[in-house]
Amino acid sequence: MISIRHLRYFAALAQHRHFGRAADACAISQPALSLQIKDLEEVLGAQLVERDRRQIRLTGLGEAFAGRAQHILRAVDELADLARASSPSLGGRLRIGMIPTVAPYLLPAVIRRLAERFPAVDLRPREAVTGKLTEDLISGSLDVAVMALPVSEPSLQDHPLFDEEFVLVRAPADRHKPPPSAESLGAMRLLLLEEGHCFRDQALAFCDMAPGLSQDPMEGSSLATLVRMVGAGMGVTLIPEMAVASETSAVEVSIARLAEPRPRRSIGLVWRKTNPLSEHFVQIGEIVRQEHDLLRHHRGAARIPDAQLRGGPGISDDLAGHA
Amino acid sequence: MISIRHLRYFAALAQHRHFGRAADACAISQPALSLQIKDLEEVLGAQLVERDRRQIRLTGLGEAFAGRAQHILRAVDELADLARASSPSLGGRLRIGMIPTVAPYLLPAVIRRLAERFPAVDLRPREAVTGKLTEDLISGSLDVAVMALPVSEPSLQDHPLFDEEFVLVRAPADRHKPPPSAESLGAMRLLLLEEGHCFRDQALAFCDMAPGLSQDPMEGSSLATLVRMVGAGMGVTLIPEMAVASETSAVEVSIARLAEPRPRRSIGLVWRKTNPLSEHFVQIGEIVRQEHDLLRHHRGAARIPDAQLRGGPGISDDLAGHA
DNA sequence: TAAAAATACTCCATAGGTATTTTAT
DNA sequence: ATAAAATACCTATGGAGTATTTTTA
Repeated sequence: MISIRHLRYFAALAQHRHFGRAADACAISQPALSLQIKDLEEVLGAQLVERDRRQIRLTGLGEAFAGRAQHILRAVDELADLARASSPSLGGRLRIGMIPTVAPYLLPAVIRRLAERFPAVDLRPREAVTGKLTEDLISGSLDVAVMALPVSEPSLQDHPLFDEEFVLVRAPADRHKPPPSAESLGAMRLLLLEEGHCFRDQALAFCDMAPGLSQDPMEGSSLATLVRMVGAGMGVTLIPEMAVASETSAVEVSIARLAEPRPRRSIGLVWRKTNPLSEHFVQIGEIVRQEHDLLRHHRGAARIPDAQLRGGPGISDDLAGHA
Repeated sequence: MISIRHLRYFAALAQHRHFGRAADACAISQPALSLQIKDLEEVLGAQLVERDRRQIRLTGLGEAFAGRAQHILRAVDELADLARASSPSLGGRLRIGMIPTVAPYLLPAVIRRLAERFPAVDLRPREAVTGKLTEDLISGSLDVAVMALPVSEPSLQDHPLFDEEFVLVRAPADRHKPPPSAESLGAMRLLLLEEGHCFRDQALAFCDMAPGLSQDPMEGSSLATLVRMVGAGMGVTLIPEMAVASETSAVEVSIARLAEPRPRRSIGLVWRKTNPLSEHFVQIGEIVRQEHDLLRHHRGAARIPDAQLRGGPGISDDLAGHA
C-alpha cells in the first residue's frame, strides 16, 4: 500500500535528484531512503527512477508521479492546518513572507504583535521578492505573504490591506523645485531596485518605461542603498511612503510628492485558496493594517510633519528629509 | 505524522458512523481502528469524533476533515492508476459499470472481449442506474461506466460511443397500424421503467410528458418485464433498438419505428477527468462500440430482417417481433 | 578511484490481534 | 442489560540505523 512516507521521500528525491541529499532533507539515512523508493516502485510495479547515471533521472512515470505526489502532500499538510484552524487561537508553525520593500518597516512590529496576539504560534518570518513568495505559497513551503496586489495566480487568494503612494527622493538642493510629473522623471537619472522586485516594475510602469529599455537605470539592492545613492548626488529615486520615515532620517535628501496622477500600489495578504487558516489570516491582515496606520501617523521613530506628508497637491508638495 | 492509514480508517468511520462496522470495512479489529482514530486525534491535537452517544457523531472539524480526506484518498488511488497506465497493456482491478438498459445486451460480450484483450485485468462489472454510477465514479468506487450522455458532472469526462433509436413495442394485432407519433403515444397506455432509469426519463421527455404527470404510467423494473406486459395486452412500451433482438424473440409483440422525429439517445463511456487510465478507457470504448455494431447487424442470436429494421419512414415502419 | 547507491544486519517502534473492562442507553 | 467503544497486553512486521559492498563515470 502506498504511504505518505513514500510520497514525502519520493518528492524529496524528485526535488534533489540525489539520494543522499534527499535523505538529508528527510532527516533519514541514505539507505533508508533507497529502500523506501525501491519499495514504492515494487508497490507500483513500475520504475520511477533511472539509477544508471551518476546523476539520477526520473522516468516519465516518475515525473508524472512526482507532480501528483506534491499535490497530495500539500493537501495532507492542509489537513493539519484544518485542525489548527478549528482552534479559536492560532497555534503551531506559521511561515509568513513579506516583500523587501515592506519588510524592514512592518515586519518587526508585525512579528511582535503576532507573538502577543497568538502566543502559541511558532513564527517563521521570511523576506523575499514576489516571485519567490508566490512560488513558495503554491508549493506549500509558505503559509501566507504580504505583497503588492494583484497576484495573478488562480490558486492564490488575495486580501487587500492598504494602498500607499510612492514619493520622490532627490537632492536637498532640489527641495523647492515643483513636483515632477511622470514624464519628467524619465529625464532624470532614476535609481531603481534590481531585477525581481515588484517595486521596480511598478516604478517603471509609472514612468511609462518599458522594463530595461530607455536609459537603463542604475540599480541598488535595497531602498536604503538607493536613498544613500541619492544623498551622494547620483540621481533620484522613488520609495514607498511607508519607507520615508526610516530611510530618510539619517540621509541628506529631500522628499517630494509627485504631480498627479501619483504612483501608488496596493499591499495585501496572499495565501493558497485551499488553506483552511483563512479566518486567522484575516486577523493577521488586520494587525498588518494597524501597524501600517501607526507608521503613517508617525508614531514610529522618525518624525515628519503631518501637514507636509499629507499636504494637498495644490500647496507645497515638498517634504523635508533631514539628518 | 498523518498517514494514509489514518485517512482510510477515518474515512471508513465517517462513512459507517460505527467503529465496529468501519473496522470490518477496513478488515481490521475494532480496537485497532479505535487506536488509530485516537492517534489521529492526538496528532491533530483536536477532536474529530463525539463518542458519548450510542451512535457516534463527527465534530465540525471531523466532517470537514472527512471531506478532504476522501479527496486525498482518491488522489492516492489515482497514483496507483498512473503506474498501471504506464504499462502498455492494462492490468489490475477494473471496476466497470453499465446502465440496466444496456447491460443485458452488451455486458456479457464486452466482458468476454475485455478479458481477451487485457488478460491481466481483474474485471469487476456492475449494473446500476445512472445516478448510482455517477456517484460511484465521483467517489472513486468505480473506474469507468457506460451510460447515456450527456452527464452534467464537471468532474467527469465523457466519450461518446454510438447513438441508438427507441422503437415502439405493441400488440401483434397493431402490426399494420401506421407508425405513431410522439403525441399519439401520449394517448396510449405507456409502460415505463421505474423511477431512476434514465431511459424512463428519455422516453417521457420524448412524449413531452412532465415526469410523473399526465397519466401516471405503469411501471416495470426491466425491459424484459415491460415487453411481457405488452405481450399480455397491458399497453405499449418503448425500448432501445439494441434490446429488440433479445427482448422480443420469445414474446408475441410487434415492433414499430416511430414517426419522425424519432426518439434517440447517445451512449458513451464516462470516467473521472483525473483518472490516468483514459488512454485505456478509449480502447475499452472501441470494444463496446464494436459489440454494439455486431448487435445492430444481427449477428447476435435473434434475427430481424434488415429491411424492416432499417426501413425508411415512407414504407412499412412495422417490424415483426416473433416467437 | 571516488562518489553514489545498493545490500546486509540489527534494533525497536508500532500496527494489529485477542481478551477484557468501561460506558452509556 | 446490552451494545459499543476503550483499555491491556502480546506479537510480529517493517522502518531506520550503521557498516559494508557494488557500481559507474
